[in-house]
Amino acid sequence: MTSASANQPTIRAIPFDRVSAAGVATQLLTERHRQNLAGLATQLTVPRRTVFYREDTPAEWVFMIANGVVKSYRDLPSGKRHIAVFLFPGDVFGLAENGRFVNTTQAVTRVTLYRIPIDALKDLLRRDPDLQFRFLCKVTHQLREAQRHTISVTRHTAAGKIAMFLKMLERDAQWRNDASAPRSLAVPMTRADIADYLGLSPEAVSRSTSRLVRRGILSFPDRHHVHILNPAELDRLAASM
Amino acid sequence: MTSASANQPTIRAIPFDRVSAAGVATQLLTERHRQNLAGLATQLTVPRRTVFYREDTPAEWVFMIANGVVKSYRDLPSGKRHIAVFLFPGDVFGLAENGRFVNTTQAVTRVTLYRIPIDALKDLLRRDPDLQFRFLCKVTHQLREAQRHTISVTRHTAAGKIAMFLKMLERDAQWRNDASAPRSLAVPMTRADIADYLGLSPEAVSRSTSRLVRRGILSFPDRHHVHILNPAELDRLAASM
DNA sequence: CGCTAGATTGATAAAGGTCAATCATTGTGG
DNA sequence: CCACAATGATTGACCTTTATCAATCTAGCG
Repeated sequence: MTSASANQPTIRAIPFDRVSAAGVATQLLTERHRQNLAGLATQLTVPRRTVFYREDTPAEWVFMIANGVVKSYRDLPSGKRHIAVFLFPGDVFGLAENGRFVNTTQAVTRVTLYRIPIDALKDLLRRDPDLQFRFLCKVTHQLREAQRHTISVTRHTAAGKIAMFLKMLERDAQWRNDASAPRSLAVPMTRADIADYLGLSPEAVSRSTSRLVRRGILSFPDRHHVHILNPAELDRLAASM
Repeated sequence: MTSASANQPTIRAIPFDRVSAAGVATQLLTERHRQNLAGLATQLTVPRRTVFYREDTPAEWVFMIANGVVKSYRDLPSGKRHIAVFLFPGDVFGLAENGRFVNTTQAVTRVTLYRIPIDALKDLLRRDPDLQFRFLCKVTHQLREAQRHTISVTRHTAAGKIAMFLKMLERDAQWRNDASAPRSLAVPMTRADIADYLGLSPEAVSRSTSRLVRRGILSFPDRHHVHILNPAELDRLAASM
């Protein structure tokens, strides 16, 4: 807590070109970058369910997550909710279009984050091309993740979607060097959130997870933690179809 | 053709913060930017089906489309093909991860594009923060499009997916100031491509388009052109569910 | 003018959405 | 500290929709 670096903004992503350990995201910022960002940022800690902003409102800030999980979603005309992405520590959100936020964002857990005025960030990026390049890497990385997400929801079996969802959680846990991963994962979001993320009904999520438990592939110590008992079979499900 | 600007790289996107006409993408580059990029670029024209690069190969270039349509896809373990995105004039592709291309890209039509060595582009971006910022806007914009794509494939009815696909084509045609849009659209890709993009079987694409034709919402002068006879009903389909 | 890739249409079976009821868990107030 | 309320999760029955397999048709191209 007294260490400066523990309390400064962080970005994690797989770099554009540097060859790091296969598929492992790394901290993209130097100490200097983090200090510059910290100078602009306000650190906030908020309880779960806090809404950071709503879609189509004027965009004034960019956020960087230090701790906790955020969901970014849109409510569709049909009344359904589509979760575009779950955001984790090291992720950036609030990048706008035409000066307005595109999605609504809400805390899934208690969240600690850095809030930076968008104009100040823009100025800093223009003055520091190297820092800006790292942001470019980050957004590119989020684009890849979005494409992977699309592949998940294109799967035609609910089990395949859930397998890909769990692999996403696993990837994230490993990036955070979570010691218990990949055997044990935290699942902070509700079943309904997972359904909205995967384009399933909550019932289908329930049924599929139950079936995976019955088949001995997963177990749930409680609703927000999962043990992966048979990783090979889970991989097979994620890959097949 | 003799005009310099007609033969220089272009990027189209909805800017980060500038307030342009609602939802209209604009040319992001100044004349100077375009000249700088043109200095680094090789202009190529290739026939349809040309593969620009394959997934997981070392990334050496970035491409900017001047004319034509490109598909970016991955072949999944199941043997199915997932098209991540269709790319149009003004789009950039080839942004890598860990020094390797993520998807395979192939020309859907005859394509004219600019090919830029990735190192040269990186140097230019570091020297020109303003240009880099425009690339950041572009990638952010592509991230939005990817999220919209995910919403399309989350739709549970084939008709809804196809309606959203057509609205994507419409958006693109309008950005290119295509005079015939939105009443008449070019559909350069095959039915199988559309199926791979939307997560449907080719048969389902056929059946749904046939039904939309029978209902008087669409008509197909030929397989690669569509008339939108009832835009209101198409919007309703795209929105519902 | 024939060949071949692409597109369409038909029949069948599997999977998830929906509606409805029950169960569990978390949180609150007495 | 306990009881109850409210939200979230699960399970069941039924129905709609699309994937799949197979056959036929069309159009572009040599």
